[in-house]
Amino acid sequence: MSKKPVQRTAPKAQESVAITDAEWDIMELLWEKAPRTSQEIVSLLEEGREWKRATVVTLLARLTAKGALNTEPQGNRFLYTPAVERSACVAEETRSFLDRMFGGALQPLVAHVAEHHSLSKKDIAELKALLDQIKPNS
Amino acid sequence: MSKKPVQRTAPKAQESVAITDAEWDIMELLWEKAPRTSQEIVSLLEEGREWKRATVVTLLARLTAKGALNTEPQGNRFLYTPAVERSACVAEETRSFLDRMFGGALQPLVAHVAEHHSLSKKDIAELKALLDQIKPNS
DNA sequence: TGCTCATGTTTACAAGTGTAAGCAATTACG
DNA sequence: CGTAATTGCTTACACTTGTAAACATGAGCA
Repeated sequence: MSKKPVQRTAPKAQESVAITDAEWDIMELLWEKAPRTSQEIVSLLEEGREWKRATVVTLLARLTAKGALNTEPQGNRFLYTPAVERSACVAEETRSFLDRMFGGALQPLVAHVAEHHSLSKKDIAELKALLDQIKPNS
Repeated sequence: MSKKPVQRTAPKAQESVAITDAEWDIMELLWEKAPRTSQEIVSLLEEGREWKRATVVTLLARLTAKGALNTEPQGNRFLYTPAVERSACVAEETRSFLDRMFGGALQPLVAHVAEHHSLSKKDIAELKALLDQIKPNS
């Protein structure tokens, strides 16, 4: 009885997966360009992060298992593709960060950054320009 | 040989302690008002978070051990006080969040929030007013 | 067809975290 | 003064996360 690469894609989750720090590095690569083979990802990360192949592969498996990646069998290997959008993940992280740190509002964060991380004149100008372009929702 | 409550305050760390999610809840209470006894904190959190006394006490101990809290013995109990400022912790979290999600810059975050979480006309006005008050550093 | 290489799977393991029971000692109360 | 209640300390345990070795199997080449 032969055994093709097993499709282990998650239960079905597609919305809002929790991505850990290490996993994030892999997702970034795939958000930037997909699909990719594990080989590509491994070689990119063996340098940048000094991870062993096994480490990268484990993370790919975990991401697939939790539904953050889709895999398409190709011979005995997979092509990996993000199953969640970067902006959705960022939105989730942002939401929880704002809630926890600043009661969910943006203003206090901006005030905080201005005070503690400092903004240049140029930053301020850019932000103002940005605000002018935003169309108010709600 | 009698045994007074042991002073287990951290090595000396005072700057930049990593505070976990659960611990954060305790710190909030102490940043809001300090010093407090464990009793106070326990009763506040038994409701809000449905934590058992033991849980709260463990977290207090961990926070003390890592230098996030100072303790002042009082009979057989302690008075707990934050050893780190909230704004310093927030600053650290903010820095790492901005780095990871938005390359360290504020503008993309604001843009993101505008798009994904939406801002009211009033929010935008407030932000503009805020920017006008900021004195550019650097 | 046999062997080596690449690739995914299983197992591992330490540190960190959430959550808490149980013990010891001290204080408070009858 | 003796007993109950309070409070901190020790220990525990499962789950997550970072990091990876060992293993099995299919693919490609000799």
